[in-house]
Amino acid sequence: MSGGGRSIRVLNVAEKPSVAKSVATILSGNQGLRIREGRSRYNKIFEFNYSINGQPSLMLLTSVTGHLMEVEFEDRFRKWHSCDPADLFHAPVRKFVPQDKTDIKRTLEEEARKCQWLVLWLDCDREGENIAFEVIQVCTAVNRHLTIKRARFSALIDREIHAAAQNLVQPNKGFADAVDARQEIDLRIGASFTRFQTMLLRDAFVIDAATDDRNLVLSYGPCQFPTLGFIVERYWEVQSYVPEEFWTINCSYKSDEGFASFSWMRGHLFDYTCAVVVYEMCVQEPNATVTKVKKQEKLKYPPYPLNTVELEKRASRYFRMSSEHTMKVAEDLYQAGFISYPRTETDSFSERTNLHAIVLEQQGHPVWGPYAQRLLDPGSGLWRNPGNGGHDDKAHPPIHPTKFSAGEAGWSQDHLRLYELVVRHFLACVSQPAVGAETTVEIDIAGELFAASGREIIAKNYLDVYRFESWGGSLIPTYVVGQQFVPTTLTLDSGVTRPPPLLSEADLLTCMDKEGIGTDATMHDHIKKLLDRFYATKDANTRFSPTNLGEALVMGYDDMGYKLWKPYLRAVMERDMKAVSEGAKRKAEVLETCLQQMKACFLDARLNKVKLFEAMAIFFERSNRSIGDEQHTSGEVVRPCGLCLESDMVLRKNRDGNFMVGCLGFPQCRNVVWLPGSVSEAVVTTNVCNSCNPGPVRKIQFTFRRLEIPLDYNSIHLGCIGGCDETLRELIEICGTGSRTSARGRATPVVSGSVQRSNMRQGACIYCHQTGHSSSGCPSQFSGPQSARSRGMNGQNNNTQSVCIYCHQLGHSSINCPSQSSATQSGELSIPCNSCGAPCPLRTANTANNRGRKFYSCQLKECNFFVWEDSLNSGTGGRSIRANNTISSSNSSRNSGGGGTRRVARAAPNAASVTFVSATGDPVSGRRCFVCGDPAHFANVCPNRG
DNA sequence: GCAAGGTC
Repeated sequence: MSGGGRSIRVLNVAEKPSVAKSVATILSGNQGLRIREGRSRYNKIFEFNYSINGQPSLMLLTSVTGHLMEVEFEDRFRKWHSCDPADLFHAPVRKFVPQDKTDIKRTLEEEARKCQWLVLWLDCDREGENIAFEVIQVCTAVNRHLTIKRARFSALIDREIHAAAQNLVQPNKGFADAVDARQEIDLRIGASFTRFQTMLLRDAFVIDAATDDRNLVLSYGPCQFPTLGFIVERYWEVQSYVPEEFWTINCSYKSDEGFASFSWMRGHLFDYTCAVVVYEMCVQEPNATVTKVKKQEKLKYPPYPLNTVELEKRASRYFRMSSEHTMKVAEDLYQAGFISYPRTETDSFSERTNLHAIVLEQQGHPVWGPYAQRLLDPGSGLWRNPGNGGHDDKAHPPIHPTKFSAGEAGWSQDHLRLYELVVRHFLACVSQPAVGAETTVEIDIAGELFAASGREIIAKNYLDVYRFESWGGSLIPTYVVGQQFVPTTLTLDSGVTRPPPLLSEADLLTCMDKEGIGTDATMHDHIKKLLDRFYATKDANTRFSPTNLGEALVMGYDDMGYKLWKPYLRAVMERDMKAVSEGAKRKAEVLETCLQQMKACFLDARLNKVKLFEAMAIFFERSNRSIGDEQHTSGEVVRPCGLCLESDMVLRKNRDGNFMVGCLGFPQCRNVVWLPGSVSEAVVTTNVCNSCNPGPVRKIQFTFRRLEIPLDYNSIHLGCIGGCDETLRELIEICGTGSRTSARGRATPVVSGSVQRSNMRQGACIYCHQTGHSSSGCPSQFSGPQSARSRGMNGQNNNTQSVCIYCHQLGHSSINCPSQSSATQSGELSIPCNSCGAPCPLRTANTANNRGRKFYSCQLKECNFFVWEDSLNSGTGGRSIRANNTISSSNSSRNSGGGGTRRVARAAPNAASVTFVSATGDPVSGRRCFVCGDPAHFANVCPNRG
């Protein structure tokens, strides 16, 4: 059937086959819907008649499968040794349809030729908009007269889809541009750093990863490295953790009515003497008086509707499934029609979703069917409209069951589990919260307050079906205000603080989600990549540790002062992408700025590669294979170095095959002359230049690649690198140098002596933007950034700094950027440290919860004294910072854990746990001072208290 | 042999 009459042919393209099918079914009302094959076996073509704003149309609806195109370097830059990795920041890239997508491209071309309109039904996000423009490019290449329209829809439901078809808009170039920029930046950064660090380190060390070293790729990526950074950072936190002993008073009371355990409302004290003094007061007057009884109803709410990250986190927590495996299983269930689309950010249901129908389907299940029935019974009062998690990707609903199953023949245990999780989660979402009655009792013993609480679950509600969650609690006896009793036990107990645990897979996903690393569809890929690259390992409890290789790489960059392993770079990129999508910045502008900074960062990292070597050397043996590092191979002497005046400069060839003349004093002296990239051979001769100083400067016989130099230059040339050689200088201008400068010669050749002065095309210093000196010799750069890692090495030899990657300003290193600081220092106000006596400057917090709040913190790195200014004023005093300490509940020996020397020095013997038993023991006789052990006095008057 | 993003 053809359009006929005034009917037009409209080519509609969706992002994936499933959406094409849904849209076709909805628009056609399932009437007269025809399906035919396209060139690709996955992407069918649906045909039906439809009227767009009264315009009769023959609709052809097909799909792509995600991106139709890829970005790659032009062929001559694709081989690893084809160019200096630094050139990849400017090497030409192209966007093309890869081989495995050509069948889809052909379908689009064939259909587009016969159509008048092209309507884009891609997902309504930035990537979708970019794919839309890929489709436009392919279709308009064969039919320039196409009218282009964009359908905007937020859910695959009738009203939305019809409304989208009747209100077609124009595609948004800003969104697509943002993705183009992101793709190009990711490619350039990833490829350059990956090639650089792989070629630098792989052959230089014996890396005992479970693969052939030669095949090992030490990849760098703007998502994988911050993910590794999260793991390493927590690992370092655990490694450097110093356990600290604390003291607490516990009290219990057992009567005919039952048992209650009271805990000290001060929590715990790190000062043994203080704890003992208070404890003695309690022991002397052990009578407890009930001061407060509070009863209240507490609700425990069901989770929000399920999105991808939550699905991955919960499957990891409940079943210990890896996020990657979870997504594979979820994809299977989705393909077979049992669950909805598994890659979604959305955690709230549209009002128009028929939630009852989804529950209805589950009524027949032998295990949770009865619960589904209760939900649908209005008399049960169990139903509740689901909560709104606040995220909506406007493309997909939360993950929910779409077809009933009591288990299928081909399902593995994990398919069963995941389907069960999706169903139970959905049923929980539409259920009432659990209801509990909580009782809190406070007692006073000698002026010290203690509290006990109990909980009784009144209605389990959603917990009946969501077996993965529980709500613990026990009952306590009834107390009344004013009631008095003598505790059954009153103990002074010690414990030690413990480090936070290593990151679990769920923790890692939380970090990534919070910092915007990856997308819901790719986060599991980044985690898997770390395992595949031998950067990290996962233990049986799904906890991640870095491998030596992962730790060494992060340590190396950290020692350089670069936070390439932190999420900030991605965050800055994301902000720029947003600016492009909103039209606030142009794509070209963002690309240029970002790549320029990253290139400066790359060059600087390369200058500081000794840091990477040092970090690797901590963990790995040096290899006797060729080390592949141009600074470590010796060469023939060309001249004495005019910069350090100590060492000779020698001719060398780096791994990329490019020639340079570098100072043997590296890394102390970084003087180097890069030679034209077109040199194929260079030999030092005995011929000495008559004019260049300091001499003697021996001339070099160059052979240039004929095709890479202009015709009027000889391919053989006896040249001088001292600065007098016009020909050499011209060829550097024309061809660029082989390394550290782009082919267009825009970056900074690092030259010395008269070459430096005579080379008018020399780029500006990357630090101060002046000409006349090399970047590595910039006078503004001699106070280097310090290591950010608390257990890190010192910052020797770190005398470089570049444009700050965060605020784009000069004058400070990235790690000292005020925009990134967790706190800013104000004025000269300071107080002496309570702990060590050093000054504690007044600072202003910049964290989410305490922004603007003032605090003092000790300036000594080793000392962690910290106090809020307002708590000082209110007299509550200071304490040491301890992040995420968890408290051991068991008693322990005073000397365990190795922490808290200050307290150990004052410790009394055998004081690990002091017990007063009111029913049997004599509370006074046999007692002695807990500080010095003297029975003649109590600790509060002990002369040895210090 | 390199990234991250779609999706099959």
